[in-house]
Order: sequence, then C-alpha cells, then structure tokens
Amino acid sequence: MKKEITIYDIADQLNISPSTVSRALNDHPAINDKTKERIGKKAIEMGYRSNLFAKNLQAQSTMTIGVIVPKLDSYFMATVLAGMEKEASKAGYNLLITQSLESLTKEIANAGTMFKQRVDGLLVSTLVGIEKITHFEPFLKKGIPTLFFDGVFDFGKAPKIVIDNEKAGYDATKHLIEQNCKSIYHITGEIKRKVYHDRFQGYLKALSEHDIPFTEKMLFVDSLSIDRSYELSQYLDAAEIKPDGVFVTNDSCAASLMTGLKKMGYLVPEDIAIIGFNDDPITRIVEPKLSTIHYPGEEMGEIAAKSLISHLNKDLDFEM
Amino acid sequence: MKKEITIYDIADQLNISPSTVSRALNDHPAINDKTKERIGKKAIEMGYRSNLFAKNLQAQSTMTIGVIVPKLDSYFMATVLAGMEKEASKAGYNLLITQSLESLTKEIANAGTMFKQRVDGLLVSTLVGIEKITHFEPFLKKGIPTLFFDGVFDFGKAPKIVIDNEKAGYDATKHLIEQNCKSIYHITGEIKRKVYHDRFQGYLKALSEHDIPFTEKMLFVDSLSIDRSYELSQYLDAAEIKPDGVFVTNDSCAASLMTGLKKMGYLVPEDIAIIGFNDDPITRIVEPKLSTIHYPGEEMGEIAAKSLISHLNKDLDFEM
DNA sequence: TGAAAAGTTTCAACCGATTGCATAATCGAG
DNA sequence: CTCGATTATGCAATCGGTTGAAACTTTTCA
Repeated sequence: MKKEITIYDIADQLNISPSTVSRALNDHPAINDKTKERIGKKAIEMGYRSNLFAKNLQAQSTMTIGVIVPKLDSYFMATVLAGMEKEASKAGYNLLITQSLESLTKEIANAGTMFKQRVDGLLVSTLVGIEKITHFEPFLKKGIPTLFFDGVFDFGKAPKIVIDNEKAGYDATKHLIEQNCKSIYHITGEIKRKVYHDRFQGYLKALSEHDIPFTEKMLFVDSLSIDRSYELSQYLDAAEIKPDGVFVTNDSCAASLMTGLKKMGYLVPEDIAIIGFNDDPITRIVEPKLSTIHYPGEEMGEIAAKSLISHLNKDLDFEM
Repeated sequence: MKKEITIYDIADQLNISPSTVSRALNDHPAINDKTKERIGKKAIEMGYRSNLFAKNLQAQSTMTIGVIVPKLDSYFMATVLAGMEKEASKAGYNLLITQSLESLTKEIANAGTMFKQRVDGLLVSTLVGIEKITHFEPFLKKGIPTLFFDGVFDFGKAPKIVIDNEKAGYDATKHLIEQNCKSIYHITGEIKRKVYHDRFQGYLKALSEHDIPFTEKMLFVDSLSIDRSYELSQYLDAAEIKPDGVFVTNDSCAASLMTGLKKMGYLVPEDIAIIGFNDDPITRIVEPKLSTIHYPGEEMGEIAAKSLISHLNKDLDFEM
C-alpha cells in the first residue's frame, strides 16, 4: 500500500498552509482563483485523494443511505433499487445495500452494521410484521431517519411507503371472481408480514362480498420461491375442495405453480385460473400469459429515497 | 440527531482516562478484568457506539470490500453475491455493493465512489472487455487488491475468477449438435465482453469440428433482457438460412425467445432447439423445460471473496 | 496619502479513537 | 521494609481533514 498524499503534503510543496489547501479543494469563496488553480493542479499531480474518514469524523455525516431488503434476487427489488439509486445519486448520496436472505438474525446483524457504519438514513423492507421488533430502535433513539417500504411493520409511527395492499389483494381476487371462479385459493408468504396480511384481508373481503366461502385450507403459506412448483401443485391437487382459481402473491412462484399444474394435466386457466402479483416480466413468457397485479417498484424506490433525503435535508435546516 | 457518546464521556463518568476506556473496549490484555467490566457496563448504559471514522482514520482500513456488478437483477448475480457475503462476513468484512446498470459511465462513477470510500479491496464484474480501461488504475496504483470475476477484461495481469467460458460455449453448442441441429444460431451479449467472446469462440469451435457452416447472420448480439421475445423470434423467423438450433447465453432471454417462437407456431425443440446459460430456475418452469449450462454462481462468489480476503490478510502480514 | 473596506491566508482548536512510552500501583521475595 | 518485577493506568501525540477568528494584503475612495 503506497503512502497516501494528504493536504499537508500539498501544503508543504506549495509553501502554504493546510487550511488554504482544504478550502481551495472545497472551492471556498475566500480563496483566490489563482491559488485554487495551483493547488488543484498540484493535487492531481501528486495523486491526492481526500480522506473520507477525516472528513466524516469532522462532518458527522456519511452521505450514505443504508438499504436493508429481504432478497436482492427479484425483478421487483431490482426495480426498487434502481429507483432508489437514481434519487440518491442525484442528491449526492451513496447506497449501502444488504440483504437479509429471509433470516431475521441476518436482518438484525445488518441493522447493526448500518448503525456502526453511521448511515445518515435507513430504508428498510423488513421480514417482521406483527411481532414487536427492537433492532431498529437504536436508529430511532439517535434520531436517524428510518423509512420502511414494502415490508413494513404494523405498530409505532415509523414512516412507511406502501401501496394499498388490501385493495391490490381485493382486485386480484375480484379478477378471478369475474372469471367465474367459485373456489379460490390463496398462496402467499408469511402471513405475519404486513404486505401479505393486507393482501389476505383484501382477498377475504372480495370473497365475502361475493358470497364465496372460505375455509382455512384455502390459505397456503409458502416461501414463494420459484422452485416450489411440485409442492404447490400437489397441495392443490390433493385438496378436498377443488380449487378453480388461485391468487399467488408472487409472479415467479405463480408461474412455477402453473407449470406444475399443467404437468399434472390441469388446463390453465380453464380448470384453474391463476393470478400473480408484481408485474414481473416472467408473466409474459409463460404459456398462457399470467395475469398479474402491477406493483410499482421503481416508483416506490424513488419515492422512498426522495422522502428520506428531503427529511435528511430538513434536519440540516433545523440545526442551522 | 442526539449527541453521540464518546469514550471521553465514559472516561469522565468513571473518572478514568480515555485510553483505558479504549483499551477496555478492545479487550486489551493490560486492562484489569474488573475495570473492563465496569467500562463495558457503562458503555452500554450510556448507549455508546464506536465512531468508525475515528477508528478508520487511525487504522487506515475500512474492513469493507467493494463490489461492482453490471446488474443485480438476475438469479446468477444473486447467487454470486450470496456467496461473497457468506465469506466476507465470516472474515468480518462488509460488502459495499453497486450496480452499473449496463452503463459504462455509471461503472466509472461507481469505481470512483469505491475509491473515495477507501474500500480495502474490490470485486468487479466489468462491462468492458477488449478495450483499454483506466478507471481501475487508481486501485492498482495504490495497491488496493482488485479482483475481476465473471465480467473480466482481457489484458493486464489483474487476477480473475472465471469459468472456462470457451468450454461452456463449446459444450452448449455440442449439445445442440447432438440433437441433430445443422443450423445453429447464437444469441449473445456485447461480444467485446470477454465472457461472451469466449463463449462465442467455443461455439465456433464446436461448429467447425462438426463441419457445420457459420455465417455472420448466425451471430446476433442483443441486450439479452427478458422482454426481447418479439424481436428475437422475428429475427430468427425472417432469417434466410433457417435455424434449427439456438444457443442463447442467458436463460431468461432464452425462455423469452422460446415463448416468442411458440407464439409464431414453431415447435420447440422439434423445429428449433434452444439451449440457455446459467442454470436459472426459470428454465424449469417454462414449457418445455429448457436445457441450460450450469454456471456456478455461489461458488464463484465464495472463491472470489475468499481469495481477495486472503490477499488482504497477506498484505497485513507483510507489513508486520 | 491614509484609513477603512475587501480580499486572502494562516493559526490553532477540534472531530474520536489508538498506541508507544512513562508512570503508578500492587505484590512477592529477600 | 525496601527493591525489582509485574500489572494496570495515564499522558500526549497522531491519523487528516474543517473552520472560526485573527492577521496580513491589497484595493478603494475621500
């Protein structure tokens, strides 16, 4: 590791004071343009790079936003992140991204890392929903703005960005009902998570509004991964009350289910209609095309980042 | 933003010196166990968190590894990152992940960010291949270990982790040949990128070994995104020399192509056989199942992270 | 020409932790 | 009871920037 160049080295070379160098490099108005130019040139010549630690130590801010998500591997998350990154880099912030890989332990560890790294703000899609969680409390206590999106939890007044998942669930179910389905199953993720909980409520509402019966067996909680084809189609096939419609809260899983059902000889959608969730491109490449519910990922990411950043800037204003 | 607790605050409270607090918190052997305990307790009580900047400023190391990839949104990348994260966190390192979104400008900007953030090492899958690139030179100059994986470039002695893409391309093509294909097209990404270049070479080799003719039109360079179904199937349909086999270097794109061809009335694989690349689960949910080439993502990530880290530790040893 | 105003630059303290060296406290042994 | 050894703690410098206030220059204008 070569020796680092500091502003002191530059100052020595030019026989001026470090403060002048510092100000020049930050384009401070009080420094003569000629001097700035000389310093700038020298800095490049010597291969200087500012030491962020020293700077952050002083500034007590990192210009970094932490992002914690369950998994990176999905079309939806990718679009969310794209949206966030767009807004963040526009405002000069960096994104520190971690995934919890569906493990609460990892989510807690990630939160700890973010805390130690002193992110200026936090964007989280959490794994937990109804239960009480404490691993974000340090952030709240220190007054580090934390905003939940998509995966939010259901208490406290932490700000959230979510779509109306109940309505979305309602719409999805309605869509099946309009196709004359009379026995509609619901395959979804951990029901304690708010997103799934709300969609389930919407599903129930649609059913009851149309006098379609619901029994516990119609709700199937699953990992929703793309390789659950066999297990899910088995379950539906073996069900006592035969399904003629399924609402799956994830497109790739829905697609995978469709494949499984077709393999077992079912016609989709004639025998069993399926509706997915997320508007993943995969819905357009399976046969037949899968109905889906649009979930505005990029937009959600943008809004989340934007509102967090405006919050960060507001804090700044207040302290001035 | 609440006031931060520092070791000085703890020292004051306990009427001892900051150095003792520092040593105690780092479990230094010269500190009395009783003292350590007192300090530890107080630290928790006061809500102390170590200031990483001050620490890094001193240590000149961040325990952070930068990761630059073209896009996060793919099964392959997700597995790679999972592998990296596993190894990194095992060794106490954090990952700073950025995506270039297929834009060279963004890749350069990301490299700059990494540099400023002073990552201890860098893992890169770059967009460029044959052309000369300079945006990683600062890292080489400063002696910051940089390792390329998957997307590597073809000059210089920078260390790389890659599978034998030529062989993989050869195998894929061979697979089609064994199914009696006589007119094999190749749909792939920007041919200047080494991964694609090598697979193309393997493809060519397999063709020539089996006396199958190749014309320029058989090579189609594309974005390989999942929604290119229409364009790609159009191209094949309109081709003068009718294809009976296609080697696509990306599974989701291959799946999407298959859908397009089927929509146009082709039978897959009878009329046109398709082989993909990456072993993405999507290959198992389309109808018919798609042949694919296994690409060991998680393993690659693990190896890359592991070897970078061992390199980092070696550097340390040398300096002792 | 001289003093106030404006423009530049420097001084020195500070951000929060680490660490070599010095010092103090403790202890056993002679 | 004193001395050297051992263990525990403190002092002060350091990492590399930032910044308010002071000091020095240069300009402006009566």
